[in-house]
Amino acid sequence: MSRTSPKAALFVGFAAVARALGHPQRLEILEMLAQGERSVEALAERLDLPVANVSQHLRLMRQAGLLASHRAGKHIYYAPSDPSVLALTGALQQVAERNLAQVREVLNGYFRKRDAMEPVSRKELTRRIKDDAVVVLDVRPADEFAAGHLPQALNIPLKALGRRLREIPQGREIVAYCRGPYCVLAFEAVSFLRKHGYEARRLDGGYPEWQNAGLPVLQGEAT
Amino acid sequence: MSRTSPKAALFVGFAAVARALGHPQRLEILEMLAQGERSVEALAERLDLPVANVSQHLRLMRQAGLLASHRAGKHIYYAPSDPSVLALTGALQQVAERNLAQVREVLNGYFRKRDAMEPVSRKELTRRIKDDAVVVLDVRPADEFAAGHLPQALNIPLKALGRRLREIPQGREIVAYCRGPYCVLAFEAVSFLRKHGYEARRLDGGYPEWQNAGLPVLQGEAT
DNA sequence: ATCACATTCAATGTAATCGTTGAATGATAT
DNA sequence: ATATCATTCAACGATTACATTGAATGTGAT
Repeated sequence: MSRTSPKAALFVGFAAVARALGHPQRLEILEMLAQGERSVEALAERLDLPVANVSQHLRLMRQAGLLASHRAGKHIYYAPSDPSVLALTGALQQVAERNLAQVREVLNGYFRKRDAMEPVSRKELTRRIKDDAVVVLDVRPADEFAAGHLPQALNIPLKALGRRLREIPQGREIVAYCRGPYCVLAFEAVSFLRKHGYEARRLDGGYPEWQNAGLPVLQGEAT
Repeated sequence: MSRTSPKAALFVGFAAVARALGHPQRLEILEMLAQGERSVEALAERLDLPVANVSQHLRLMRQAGLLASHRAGKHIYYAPSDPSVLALTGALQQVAERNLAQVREVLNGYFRKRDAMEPVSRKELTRRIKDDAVVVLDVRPADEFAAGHLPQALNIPLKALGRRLREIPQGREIVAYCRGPYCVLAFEAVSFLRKHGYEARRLDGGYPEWQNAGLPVLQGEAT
């Protein structure tokens, strides 16, 4: 039996966590789960992947300590095991954003609007919610909204925005948000709303970042 | 030609960074480089690995944006490309520490002393250095000390501590540090010093953490 | 108990990663 | 130029990761 140094054992553990993050679809799963816990089936459907495949990815991430799961009836629900997991994905994204040319290109290209649409900070939004000076618009799908959302938020999924414009109260600026910094829904919502004469901006970060900052949320049921 | 969504392209980039961290020896290399830049050869010797192997790992991490390199004479020196890289490894370690049983076991076992030896915070050490109330002891190898160290630090590598005890001034508490939270040198130094009647404690975190906190350091030449 | 269903497991082929070897590159020194 | 040295590259087998398929497990409903 081989005797490995304690330090080496630690690094093997660290590497296992990193490897569990080393697959695009697993990162996508993690982004979904940051919105709130979900069943295997619901994830598979949302991401359009075979159930067995998603199950494998989930098992791997659970073994690496990234996810926790619990059973409720027939379904097994997965969620990030810890706020530190979101800190980790955030740090990962920041390194890539700062040092990977291919990532910076995409951000300066498709997400170029980042600069054009100066986002609203969480602090500012908190203040303006208190003053009742904004309409908070959640453009994620209904099930994600149901799992948890900002207080006073109105949910109109991006796909339905066109035919449900009349539901938006007039006279106040709209602040749209979705899943996070790399979710395009809020970008497109703001762009669409402006084209239709509304005054609209994007929240800096999405629902998970808001929640992780310790700000108030309304939580509901998972899918 | 296949048209991938911009978001998918981002996640591919993020995953590439994570994969580059997903190998124990690469994490060890990264820990070394956090002490200061080093040449391929110096790394290979220190880690006792074939040069070509280290070169491969370095190339991979450079392509993932984790490392930057520059040539000076015959040697090529590598270093973390950004402070965000250290933030990332820190986040990785925290997730593993909190959620991976195998990692917690090692920490509670071999590193159990963590609790027994209440470490000195950076803030406290800063204050006590100003009051000249401590001996700061750097127990890393001489070349790492040369690349950068705490102000007023005395360098006695752990291996030499036994025969160089007389160099340590009397009458003040000793605060020892080394490479970081998972480096055993400072633990063993404190243990050894106490056994020989000295009053000694460990700094919380090592040299990279001190430097990364924006505290003053003395920097020198790389190997 | 039997059935339906969600999830996981086992097995398979394919692709990617890893470490090693020896040759190629790029820079300095003579 | 030539020699020397540090580093990288190319190629090879060995191992591991991946997606898919179909069977097995475990739970709730009939």
